Amino acid sequence: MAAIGDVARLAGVSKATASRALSGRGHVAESTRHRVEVAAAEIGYIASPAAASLVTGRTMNVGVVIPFVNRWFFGEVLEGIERALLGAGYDLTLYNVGSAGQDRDRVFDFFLARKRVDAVIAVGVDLTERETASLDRREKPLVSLGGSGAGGARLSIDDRAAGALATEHLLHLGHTRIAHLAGEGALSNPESVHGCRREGFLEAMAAAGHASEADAHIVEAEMTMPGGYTGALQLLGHPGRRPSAVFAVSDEMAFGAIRAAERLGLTVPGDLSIIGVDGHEYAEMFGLTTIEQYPGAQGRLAVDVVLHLLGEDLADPLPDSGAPLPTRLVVRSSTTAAPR
Amino acid sequence: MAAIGDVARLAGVSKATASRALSGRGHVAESTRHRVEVAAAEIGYIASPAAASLVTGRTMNVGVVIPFVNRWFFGEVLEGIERALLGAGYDLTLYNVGSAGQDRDRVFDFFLARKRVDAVIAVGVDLTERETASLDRREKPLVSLGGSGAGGARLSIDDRAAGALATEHLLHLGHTRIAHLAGEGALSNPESVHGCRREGFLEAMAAAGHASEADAHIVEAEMTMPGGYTGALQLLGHPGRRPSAVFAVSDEMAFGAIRAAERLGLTVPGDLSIIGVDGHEYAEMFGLTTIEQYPGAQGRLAVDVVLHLLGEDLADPLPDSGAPLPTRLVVRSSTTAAPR
DNA sequence: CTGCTCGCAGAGAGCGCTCCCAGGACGGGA
DNA sequence: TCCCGTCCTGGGAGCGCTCTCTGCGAGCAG
Repeated sequence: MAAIGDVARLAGVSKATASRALSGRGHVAESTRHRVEVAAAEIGYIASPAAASLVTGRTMNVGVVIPFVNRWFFGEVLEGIERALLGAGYDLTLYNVGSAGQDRDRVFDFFLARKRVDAVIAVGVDLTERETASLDRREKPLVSLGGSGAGGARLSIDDRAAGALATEHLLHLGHTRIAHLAGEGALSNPESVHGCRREGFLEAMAAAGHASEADAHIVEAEMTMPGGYTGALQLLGHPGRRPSAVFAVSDEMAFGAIRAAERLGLTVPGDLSIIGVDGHEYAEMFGLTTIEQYPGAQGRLAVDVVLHLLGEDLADPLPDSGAPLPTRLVVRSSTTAAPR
Repeated sequence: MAAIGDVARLAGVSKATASRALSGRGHVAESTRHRVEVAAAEIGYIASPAAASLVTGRTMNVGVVIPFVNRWFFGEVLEGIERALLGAGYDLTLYNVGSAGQDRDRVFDFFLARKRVDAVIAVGVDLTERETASLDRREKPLVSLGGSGAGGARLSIDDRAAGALATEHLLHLGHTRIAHLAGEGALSNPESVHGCRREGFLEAMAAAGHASEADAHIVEAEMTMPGGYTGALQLLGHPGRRPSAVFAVSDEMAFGAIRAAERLGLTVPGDLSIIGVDGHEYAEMFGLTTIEQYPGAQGRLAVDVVLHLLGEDLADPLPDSGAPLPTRLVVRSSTTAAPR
């Protein structure tokens, strides 16, 4: 209802001055600014972002493309992103896009290509060339966190190293028959997050001289607790060749594996050592040894990068990009020395 | 870059006609529409939502206020909302707002009050009067799903009935010493979701003549798996007066309780029956008896209501509002007859 | 033939803001 | 005294779209 013209009239200044006073851009005398602010408060003035966008070309809005909301890692990242964007005065527009499909095309072609967002953060999405090109053409900064695909700034942990580190932890404990609960598509898509972790597993096993063991002990399953549960049942179902340790590609799968082991009457870690990746909120309760990553911090970092690309001045400078994000091995009670 | 004027020129029509052809509003001859569409595709025309918003006053954007993304119920609701909004051509702006605090005020006063969203969906938020009034003043439709607070359309299951139903299930099985794992603030805020479920528990216990049992067996904890775990340890820690059944206010807490029971050497359901509420994705894996609700469908319904309030024509008419949303008791292997 | 309706297209205003440019006031150095 | 720089403010164009109003030609009843 109330427009900036009304504020200006009430304050006895021009629209231009009112705009300057309210937005903080340009020189305005302190007394004038105060008068304008009082006038604005008095009539309950609310700026129209649409009008501002129209002339500035900026929407103060960042699009976030994410395949799941309800998986711990993604939820944490999303929360981190949200908080950081809110703090910087940006809105977050959510696009929950799974694997390829018409929904996905619709998001990229219709929603993101439109001028609703200033930039895009893609979390755990394997972007196609067509998708990055589309954003590139619109000159929209792109930051991707995890997931593969060229173009834009890339942020991720070293998934290969994480897979190797987890495996080495088990090897150091004397395990040789180590199984891997992989994510779906780990084999067919080696560039993906779970593909890389699988490679790390294989490398570490090969380096220790257990390459042949490794190949036989990989099962792919959905990266959820039930996925880990059924995958583990498969892995542990043959009493003769049962592994003594399992490296699960995510903590949620590891939880399922713990439960599956117990269901089979195996004790953890007595009969079976289990390690995961993520640093899940529930890991402590399960006593799970894991490679922690910090999804909330990763989300906040992605926002820092995006703001930087948008030319916002940041309080703290960006850490050197290119370097993989930090991880940390946290040993709990789910892993122990191999039985002899 | 390319504006609608360029499209119009290329197609040999006026801006007005090009706008009509592209937006589908108003009469345009089929041949003309086609010519405009070809022209638009040729120069890669992309409409500016900001300009459209400026004149129509509609942003095609709905704000969603939600306290958690990483709790199953909320994640599911969010996914349901997202999908439905996307299908209707709306964007979803996410505000992840926890309990009261300056962040929360900022969202309501700055973000939501601004003209960025056409409507607001609040999920599981206990809105203050000030907050609803603020939206009301801006004439923004408000739909709230779960959570308390006056104003706007309200959608929710009958939480009191759900609590009673879960308790009655245990009573029918012959349990009398039934404990309740409640959510934080269930006692102090009886209007809240977990407050209502607690009341339902007490009512059912009182009706069965076990009121005194009930009072002594309520523990409040965070509505997460670790919360349920520690809460259950507390409940089960006194061997003398150990309950034979537990009603957990959410499935996630029930999972934690199952784990706690096993940790204490109790079998479920042999020594302890456990029931939850939610219909969590993992309930089947845990064999958990639960009162299912359908958060994804709830989210979609909230969107239907919002679109209706925004005057969009809906394919299916709204079900009669005011009626509580559906729930269903699903019996699995975590509950059985009380030991005698 | 007249007068009306109806389908379609064009002209142009105007949504609310920002920003460029111009100009006034004031002060200090030449 | 004059000129120039600095600080502040106002005028006004214009961002890209939608929508109302108007006009025109075709079809049709009287």
